[in-house]
Amino acid sequence: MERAAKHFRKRDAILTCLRQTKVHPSADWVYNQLKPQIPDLSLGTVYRNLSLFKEQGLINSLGTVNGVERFDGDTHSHVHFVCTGCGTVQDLEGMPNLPSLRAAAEHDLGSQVQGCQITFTGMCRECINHQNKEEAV
Amino acid sequence: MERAAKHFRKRDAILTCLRQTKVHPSADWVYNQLKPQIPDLSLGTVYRNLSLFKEQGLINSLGTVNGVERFDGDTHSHVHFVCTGCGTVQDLEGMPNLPSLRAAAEHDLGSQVQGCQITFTGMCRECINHQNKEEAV
DNA sequence: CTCGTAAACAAGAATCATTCTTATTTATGA
DNA sequence: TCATAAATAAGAATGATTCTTGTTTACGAG
Repeated sequence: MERAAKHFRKRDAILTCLRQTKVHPSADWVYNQLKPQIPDLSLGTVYRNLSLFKEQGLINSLGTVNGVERFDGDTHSHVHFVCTGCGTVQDLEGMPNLPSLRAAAEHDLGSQVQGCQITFTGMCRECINHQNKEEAV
Repeated sequence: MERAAKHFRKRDAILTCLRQTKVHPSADWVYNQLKPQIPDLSLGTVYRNLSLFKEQGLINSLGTVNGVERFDGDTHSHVHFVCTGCGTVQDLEGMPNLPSLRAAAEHDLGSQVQGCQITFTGMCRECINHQNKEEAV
């Protein structure tokens, strides 16, 4: 038998949810996503488990976008593009020189370096289009 | 006579304060720094002007550290190290390959890229020392 | 089986950084 | 002198996040 299947059902669901999506969600997004399947889920549980996963290194935080913290279930080293218009986050794959950048930081700081976060900001194509339409009117 | 010397005194003081420090301060830090010299300064004014400067590109935001937004009066392209223990931020100079990284992002995304933020996280030497002392006890 | 204990949790209160509202002051130009 | 607009203070409102309390659940020892 699975050990404690019911006891950890919510915790597992939160981690699985984060692992399966690419939207780099907020706590609230995860909550709304799972609520239909788990009607007695509470937002506090989502927050508690997300910060637990973060401590354990199972997930990463991207920092806040428009005042809301965003998470990433994909912990392999990669770069993000955040749209300042709609808050969408996308992964940028195949960026060059990440290892050498990190090596340079470690050279300066010794073994203190634990994490690295690289974020480009700007407007996504959709938001640019919306803007142009509005200006045309 | 200086035009509107008194009218913009607070705005100027806030920008000057940010330009002169290297601590990458929060709104609250700026407020407490200026309050002795400008007793009728209000925290709202600091927030309002910081977000104005940010819009105008006069300063940068580093995002939040421990739930508080941090600002940088130095807008030239550089990298940060944030201590997850005490929240201290330091600049990392002379990092290699920043231009090629940005070029790669622009290659992927076109002209959408407006900003780039590179942050390393970890424990600063002081916090590591404190930790070791506590563990020794 | 039946306590005792500890973890996971729901529900809602509390916190606190940030933003908003209102009224006041100041500069400017007709 | 008057009208107008920008800058501001003071404090209220907002909203994401954390904390508190009491309950449920799993599990091991007796």
